[in-house]
Amino acid sequence: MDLTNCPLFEDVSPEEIDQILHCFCSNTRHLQAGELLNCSDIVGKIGVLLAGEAKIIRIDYDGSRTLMETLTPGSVFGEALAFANSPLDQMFLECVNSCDLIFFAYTHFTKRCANSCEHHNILLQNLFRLLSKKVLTMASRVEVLSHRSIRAKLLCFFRITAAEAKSTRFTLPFSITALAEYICADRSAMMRELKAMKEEGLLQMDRRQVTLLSVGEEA
Amino acid sequence: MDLTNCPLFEDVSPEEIDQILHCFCSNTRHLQAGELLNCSDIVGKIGVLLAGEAKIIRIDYDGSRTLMETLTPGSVFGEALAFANSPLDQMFLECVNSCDLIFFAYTHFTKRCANSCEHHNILLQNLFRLLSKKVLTMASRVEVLSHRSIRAKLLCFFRITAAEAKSTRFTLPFSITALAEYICADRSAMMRELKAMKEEGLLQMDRRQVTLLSVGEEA
DNA sequence: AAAAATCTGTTGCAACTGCAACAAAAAGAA
DNA sequence: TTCTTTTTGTTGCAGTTGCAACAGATTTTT
Repeated sequence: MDLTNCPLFEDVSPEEIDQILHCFCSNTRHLQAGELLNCSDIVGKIGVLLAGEAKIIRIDYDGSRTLMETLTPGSVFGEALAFANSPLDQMFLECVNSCDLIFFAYTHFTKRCANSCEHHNILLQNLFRLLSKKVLTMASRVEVLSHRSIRAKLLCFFRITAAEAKSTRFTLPFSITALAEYICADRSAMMRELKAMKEEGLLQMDRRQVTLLSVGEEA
Repeated sequence: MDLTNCPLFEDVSPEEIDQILHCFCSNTRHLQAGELLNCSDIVGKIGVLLAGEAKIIRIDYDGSRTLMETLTPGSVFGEALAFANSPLDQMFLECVNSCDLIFFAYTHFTKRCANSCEHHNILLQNLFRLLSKKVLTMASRVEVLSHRSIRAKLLCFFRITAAEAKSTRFTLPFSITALAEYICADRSAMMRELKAMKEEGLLQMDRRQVTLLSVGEEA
């Protein structure tokens, strides 16, 4: 129940947050571990994960799952910040464990309120910052996915991660199984490719610890 | 040379635009048809295409090209609105024909100026709207690319396009060759798949005119 | 501590995809 | 109109990938 360390409310005092919760028609929900929330049910809203851990995933016609993002307490989500407009019914919020959520109507952020409170400007700026970050995150994802082979996707992802870590040695931000979902490839095929890459001396890997060895060769 | 119909300057009068051009340190450039502009040369800037036609593409190590977006007069581009932070040197603006461009420092938009002019707020809101749109565009792209097979990618793209057109009959927004670049697949392999899909009665296609026939089956 | 559920690692095989190399059609330029 | 360039359409072939089906290692739950 702590919104003070949510990036959406950065630079907003706890008193103002209380004020906002009244001003904006917000509502909270509690979901059980494993429960799914269809994103078409939260159109026009911005959600914040207050407690627990959740994922945004896509499950399409043939049942294949794609991990869109992982949410931790304070994470902000919603269609403008996350998913396409078209097949919202394929998007789900999946609770890893027991979760508390709060929702706000999107329009409260973009439109000035009648009393033109000062914190509206701050909120707008915060939302702006979140959006910029989101664009960069998605651009990275597109970059990874735009490669044609599993190997090229992996190398691209590893290079980006290494650049963020400012080191050729880094820890994967999620499990190997989730990595396969992230690069949208078959897990076993990815394992096979990872093995080959290790044997060719491109990288070392001990569980989630990765060390890139020869960076910058062919893709 | 007309910024009035650029979405970045929506709701800003021509007089104010003139003022802004002075206030913001802007500079213009002219590029020839076919000329490439490396995006690492325009870090921290927001560009607007004033005249001509251009593309944002990525060319990576092995020389394969990926179409990131197409720019028409009034289009706004720049790293926050377009491409990832990491390998900027792989990103290029490619002029289809002779182009005029104008660049602004990014910070002018996000930071309030000393005289806190009113139009700064409007610009911020405009940039916000552009960002939201960009997130949605990229989410669509991720959605398309997250499918594993060429067929699934095509169907996903066609469904999204059909949804936008509110009809199962629509015209491709770019050439078939560009479509292959968009879905990050080999062109000939894509042609082969399109042919198979036509034969299976999934769709009709006359050049860029597409008609989806059986929507909602398996992917 | 034992049992259940995940995650990691492997393999054979069929199917799909990328590559290379053409030919024909269409669009632009001279 | 003719020439040139770009786009579209095809095919064989080799290599990669997805699928299915396991087995062992970890982690979580009971």
